[in-house]
Amino acid sequence: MAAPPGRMPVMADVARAAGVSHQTVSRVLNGHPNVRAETQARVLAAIEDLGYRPNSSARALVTRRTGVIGVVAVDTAHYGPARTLTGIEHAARAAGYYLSVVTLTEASAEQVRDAMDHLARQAVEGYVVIAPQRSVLEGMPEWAGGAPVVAVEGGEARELPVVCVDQEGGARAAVRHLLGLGHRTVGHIAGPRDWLEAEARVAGWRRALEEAGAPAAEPLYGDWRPRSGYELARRLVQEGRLPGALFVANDQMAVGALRAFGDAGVRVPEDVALVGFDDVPEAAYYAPPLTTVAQDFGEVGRRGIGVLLDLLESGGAAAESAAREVVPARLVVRASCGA
Amino acid sequence: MAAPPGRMPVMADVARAAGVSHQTVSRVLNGHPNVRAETQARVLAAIEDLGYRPNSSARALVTRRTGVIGVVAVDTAHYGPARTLTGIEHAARAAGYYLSVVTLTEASAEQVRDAMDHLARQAVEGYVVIAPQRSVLEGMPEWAGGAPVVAVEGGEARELPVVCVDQEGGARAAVRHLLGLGHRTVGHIAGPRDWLEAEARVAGWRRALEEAGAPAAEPLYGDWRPRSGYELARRLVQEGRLPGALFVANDQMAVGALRAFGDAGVRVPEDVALVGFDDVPEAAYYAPPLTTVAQDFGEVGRRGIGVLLDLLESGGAAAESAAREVVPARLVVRASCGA
DNA sequence: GCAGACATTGTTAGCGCTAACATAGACGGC
DNA sequence: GCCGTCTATGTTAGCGCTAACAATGTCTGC
Repeated sequence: MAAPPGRMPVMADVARAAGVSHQTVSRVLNGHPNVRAETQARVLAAIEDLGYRPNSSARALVTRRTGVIGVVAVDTAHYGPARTLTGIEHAARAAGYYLSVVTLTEASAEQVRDAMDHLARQAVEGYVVIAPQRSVLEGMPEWAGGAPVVAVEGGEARELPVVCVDQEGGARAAVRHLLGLGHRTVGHIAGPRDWLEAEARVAGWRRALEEAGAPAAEPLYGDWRPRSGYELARRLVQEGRLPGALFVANDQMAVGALRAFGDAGVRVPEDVALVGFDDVPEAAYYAPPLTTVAQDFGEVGRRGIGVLLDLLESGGAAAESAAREVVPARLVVRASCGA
Repeated sequence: MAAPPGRMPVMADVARAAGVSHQTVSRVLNGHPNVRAETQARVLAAIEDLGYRPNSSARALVTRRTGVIGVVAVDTAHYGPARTLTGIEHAARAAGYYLSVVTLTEASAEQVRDAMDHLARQAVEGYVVIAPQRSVLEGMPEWAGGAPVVAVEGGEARELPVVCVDQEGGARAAVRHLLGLGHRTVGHIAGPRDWLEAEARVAGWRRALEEAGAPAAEPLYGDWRPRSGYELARRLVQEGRLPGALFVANDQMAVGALRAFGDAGVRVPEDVALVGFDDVPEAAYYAPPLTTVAQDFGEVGRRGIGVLLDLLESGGAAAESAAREVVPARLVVRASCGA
């Protein structure tokens, strides 16, 4: 690299060094045809030599494309959303886009609007919103200033392109598995009512019971955290309402439940068969190892970006169809369900 | 909002609507003094009316400031880095910056360089690198194209501004607590050798033992994952080398260890007192509840951005001092250590 | 009532890049 | 050998914004 003359080199400097016009440099940079191989080599050498870097702002100004995708994520210690974000990032970068991220402290429609506003100021070309909650989904415009929006993890959303995991199918598989083991019915500790995933898991649980003609008690609603799983499970035991099988809406609450059962002398799986959801890395090492439902978050992120890029390329024509991609969930059987 | 005439309104449109020059619009937008209140109101009304949004590329082109901070994160299911990222995001947004994120699939120096290159192309003003591993730290230039770099979670780094948790202090507190309970020595299951945090925890463990004049067996090295905790703990039991107290370098491996002990009929805390590290949300609900060391990741993120912004404002003058901020860790005593 | 300071607004000139058009030479067919 | 076509390159004109300077008024003190 040549020592810069006090400021960053610009295209004109490269042009001068290579003995061509700045336009030819631009052509080389953008892979235009009709540049002599020898000229191209000279330009590339000059670029290398000067340590030239194209100015993205100048390019964006004239092309009207920033190459940035905005992501709205929820600030959460939850396993899923965090993994989804990295899936999105990899897919976006592979496609040559930059990623601008905003996280929400609270899932209110207002915060979603603020977040998208922040991203709009940066002139992002499109949005991916990780929207596991109804309130997030509702705060979301469909086209934010002409830029397309894709919801991820946003259950059965509005007329909006959505990519999500088949929560209902996963829940159904879990409950059917428990019923198949001979349980008369299966109880349910659900996630918070506002969460679409929680709702879909309730629906899957209910559907599996209905299909089997099994009775369904009202589910108990927790908040995803271990504490609520602990308390709700303890309540079931104390009130003598503990079913022979229990489907808990996520692994964290399932851990809480395990603990409550341990404290109360209720054996898992002998006295109660337990199934969780998420397949966190620890799940296989709980006592007993937790049967659970695994989700492919990386795939969700990839498809989310895929749908967005399609929309971007088609100029929104594809939005008519309101793509709805469903990634399958997978039951992982371990000891906690008794087989 | 008035219907746009087919294209996004620009500053000149606002100026026309408000009956002023575009420069006056610019002044209003940038909060310059010397604009009559009445004029300002007219301009703001026109902006609102037209739904005008300043073009960030054009502004960046002339000011040479993009307002973007680049973050290099590691792609990981680990609890800490994910939380740190959201801490960084909140602090950056509060300061009026945008955040561009790149995640690494693998912590190699090459990937770090690629990531920073990607961000440089976007003309970020500064970098925050979440660098829990030595290889990440080493792949990191100090000033990337004139932009300052701050390492976060990067243990005892090079002459680079660093913000990290007092891993050594946390480990030391944990081990001292165990020794204080009457144990002759404390064993250690460590994290991977390449990880600075793992190294610091080993150092803290060793130091506490030395200070107490207690013997130190060689630590066993895991990979942070539950499985390795399980296998190493099992090995200790099988080989009859299990100490009365064990410090495990993170909660995930501690869960694996708990499971191994359960399988082998080793009681916690009666036969072995156990302490983990991280304080994941589940820790209080393991059987027995896990004594562990909590880290304030949000604070780490905030301080990381704080240091970077200082550097940005001072034009790097502050880099001389190579800031090194240490966030304290906190021992959380639960049942697994026996008191 | 007038100089000088100050407040308010307008005008001009780029920032670094790409798109569109202009130009000049090379080539091939008849 | 001349014209049309194609290839390789240069020239010009902005993209939308801010900084610098210029040009007005407005007010103060004496």
